[in-house]
Amino acid sequence: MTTSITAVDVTTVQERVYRELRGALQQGRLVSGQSMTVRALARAVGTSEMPVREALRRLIAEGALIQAPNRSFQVIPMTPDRLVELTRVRVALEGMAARLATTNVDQELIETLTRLNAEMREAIEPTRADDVLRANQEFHFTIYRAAKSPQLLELIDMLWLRSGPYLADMLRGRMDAREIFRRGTVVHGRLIRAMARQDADGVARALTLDMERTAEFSMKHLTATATRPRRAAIAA
Amino acid sequence: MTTSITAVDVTTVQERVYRELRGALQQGRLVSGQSMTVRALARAVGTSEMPVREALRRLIAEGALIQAPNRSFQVIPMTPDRLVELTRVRVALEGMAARLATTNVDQELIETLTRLNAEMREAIEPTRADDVLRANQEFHFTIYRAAKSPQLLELIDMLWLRSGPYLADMLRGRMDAREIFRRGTVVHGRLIRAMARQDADGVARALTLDMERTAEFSMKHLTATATRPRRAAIAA
DNA sequence: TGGATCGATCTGTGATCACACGCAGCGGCA
DNA sequence: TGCCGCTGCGTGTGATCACAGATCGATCCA
Repeated sequence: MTTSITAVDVTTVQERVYRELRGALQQGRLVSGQSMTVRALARAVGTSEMPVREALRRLIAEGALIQAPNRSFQVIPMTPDRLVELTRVRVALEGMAARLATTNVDQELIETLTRLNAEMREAIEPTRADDVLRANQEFHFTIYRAAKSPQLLELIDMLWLRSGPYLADMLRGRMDAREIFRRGTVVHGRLIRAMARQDADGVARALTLDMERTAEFSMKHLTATATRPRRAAIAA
Repeated sequence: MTTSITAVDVTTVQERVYRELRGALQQGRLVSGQSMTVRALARAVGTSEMPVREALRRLIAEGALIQAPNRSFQVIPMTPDRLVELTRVRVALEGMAARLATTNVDQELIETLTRLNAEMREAIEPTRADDVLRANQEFHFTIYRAAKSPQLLELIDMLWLRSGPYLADMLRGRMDAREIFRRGTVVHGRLIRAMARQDADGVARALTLDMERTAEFSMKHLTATATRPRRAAIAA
């Protein structure tokens, strides 16, 4: 489903905890700024503290979590500055990946993208937030995988993990976020057509537009809810 | 000295081990492909296994190490494909950082860069490899820090950690690598002048040239020593 | 004498225990 | 009655122990 950063052949407990937390972050079940403790997570997943610690350490290294000084672990809070930076880097890297992908276009890729975009469109109106986000992510990563550059894919994956929690939380909170995703599917269509004719510039242009629109909307939402403290339940 | 990715206020043992391993990687004391065990490292640094495991987990998450299936940890071996990918991404990100830095130029920055470039030049002829690499890295990161973008800096830092071990090892192994660094100092001079007149294009151009020359040389070295097995002593 | 098999050892992984420390809540003192 | 200090408690961190499995070497048999 999602791309794995450092795959381990045998499925270990630490790996399972890591994926669980990662999924929770991507689906917005762990919101920006939320804190958690090692012991609570260990109890929640039914293991000892050790695998949890290693999983948290990985997520910290990937920039998805931070460790407050002598305090518990928490999801990195999103700030306007951070959003600007993330968007800037993402535009560069994802644009590069999309350009590379145009050299590896085949019929199956176009069909997959078309199908995923349709799935996303159909999930918007009923506001099935999880499905929208999943289809959107799968759409983008289908392109990035087609770039056939593991290093690049890994970095992009890391950046999505950093902005994912906030994005997911935002989609849940605001009904008008649907408008952004609806317009996203239109841009996606333009992207697919550019991809079909292997138009690197066109693909990059559509992708950039997609990202910057989302970022612009996120920024408005972010400044509107800037100081609102969040305290969600620890669900894992 | 070097930029830290995820700083923790209180210096913990795990943090110390992490920095030690990181330094060993950057200085080439741990060469590409070398394997290590948790217990051996723990003995070497005089601690228990636990801090070592967490430090290794971090480095794996950062893409500096990998874990062979059911085997020990090892430094990711450099391959031609990997080198091409890393260079491509680095050109994009470091170029972006350098462009951003041109908007934050001041007299101190120019002086620092000039000094570091001189230090590097003076360390080449006596082949003080460590000093050359340190000055070179400090030169580059002085620029990247001036971009004032933590996210960008963090990613660049990660990429240097991935290519550092191989670079350091190469400089040690080949005397003619000095020629590359000597030419590098010339390009650095051009870069400094472009930086002084806030010429973003000029800075990016010089930087790209610097990186691609090094990559080209590395590629020759890599294909020449492709299948040579390395087995260095575990020094930590 | 050569090859196959068995076992000892080493390795990563997970669990449990011990400890220092920060924080909050309660009680004592002025 | 209000303020200050102390003491549990929870928390992250590190050490130690237990276990499964893979690897490599030695020994034994044909």
